[in-house]
Amino acid sequence: MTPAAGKRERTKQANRAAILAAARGVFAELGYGAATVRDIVRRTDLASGTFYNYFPDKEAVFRAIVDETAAEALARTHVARSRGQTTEAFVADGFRAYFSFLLEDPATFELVRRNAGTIRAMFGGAAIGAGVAQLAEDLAEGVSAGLVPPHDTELMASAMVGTAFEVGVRMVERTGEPDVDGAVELCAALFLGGLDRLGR
Amino acid sequence: MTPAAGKRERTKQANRAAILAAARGVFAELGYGAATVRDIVRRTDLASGTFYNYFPDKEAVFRAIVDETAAEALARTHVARSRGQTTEAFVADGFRAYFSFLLEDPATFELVRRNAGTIRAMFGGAAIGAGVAQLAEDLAEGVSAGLVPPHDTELMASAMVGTAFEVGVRMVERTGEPDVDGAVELCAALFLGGLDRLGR
DNA sequence: AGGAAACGTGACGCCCCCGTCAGGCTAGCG
DNA sequence: CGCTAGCCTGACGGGGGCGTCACGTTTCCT
Repeated sequence: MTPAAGKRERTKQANRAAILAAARGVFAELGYGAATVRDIVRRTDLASGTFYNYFPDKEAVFRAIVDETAAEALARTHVARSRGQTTEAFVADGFRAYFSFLLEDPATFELVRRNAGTIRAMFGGAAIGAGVAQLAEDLAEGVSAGLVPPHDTELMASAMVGTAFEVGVRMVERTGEPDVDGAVELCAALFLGGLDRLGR
Repeated sequence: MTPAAGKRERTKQANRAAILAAARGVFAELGYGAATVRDIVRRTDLASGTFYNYFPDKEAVFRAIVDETAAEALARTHVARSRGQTTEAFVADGFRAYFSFLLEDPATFELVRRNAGTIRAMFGGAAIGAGVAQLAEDLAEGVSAGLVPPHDTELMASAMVGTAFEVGVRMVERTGEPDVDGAVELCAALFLGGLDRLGR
């Protein structure tokens, strides 16, 4: 990190980063279950033994990657949402932040898409759960602020997360330039209309 | 199938069924990637060699299972939707059928939840895609019939599928008796409100 | 400069999986 | 009843992953 760190330290950072990067690719392509430590090491200039100087096994790398990624995604959508002063902005900006994230970092998206089941099984509620929980909290705050009609915030959060994920996949899979605005518009309209109806 | 079939034939059906059942459990628990043919066989009274009289490899079993399951789920939700005469019924009945299916067959649900990423990677658009495609068609028909306002039916279908999946997971994970009605109500309100807003 | 500690290396032993196949058992037929 | 074809069996060779460790190299400190 510090630019003038000793060579020792710099190599360590580089190796760790190389392993994480390689692992991302492997997990995204093969899926966590089928991936092996060797698959990861092979995408690296390192020897197999070196891997174990950095992580005890493949689960540890996976956890490190997921932790990193979840923190990033969480922070982004949360910040985006908290800026909104109106219900419209609250909903639309959250979706926009998420979709932008997807497009900026397709490798991560692929990783999550491929391993969502494993992540759920391994973190059981945390990680994906954290995203939902965070959103549920944001929704609850929205309710207090009068931006959002009262309802089951937890289920609502699940609905939003599920929608965002699936629509995001679709958006990316479509040929041609991804239509973020179209996706945001649809999702926003959906939930604004839905919240409205739930308020009655 | 025919009750008075020869013993030879009956054993064959039984073995095939045993392998499929065991495989469901293994894939649900370990995930497709980490599962091995031996894991499957071990949950069976059969010898390892016997497996290969029925399926060439684990991918083949997996495909058989997914095909079966997808056809079932597809038929169910489609039938449920096509009975609806009003927009309300169209939307609510679809969700209800799906949630009921989840609760009736938790093992299958677990299987899908754990391996959604693999299914997507392996069938790439078919299977899960088929569900979305079918729904998109149903929606398009709804548009023709004036039940549903015109919009991007494909993205809309994705949103509904994503919502159903994620809300379903949440519903099942909650402690106590699963509240199907609550989930259906929320999803239905959401999409009815959303469709309404999109219509404007 | 010189020595020690830290780290990279890749071969090694152990384990398990894969798909096959020769041998044994039995259902079904004449 | 006896024979044959078809299925079940489990051992087997080949392959490959796992985590370790003794050795060589490099960095850093004095």
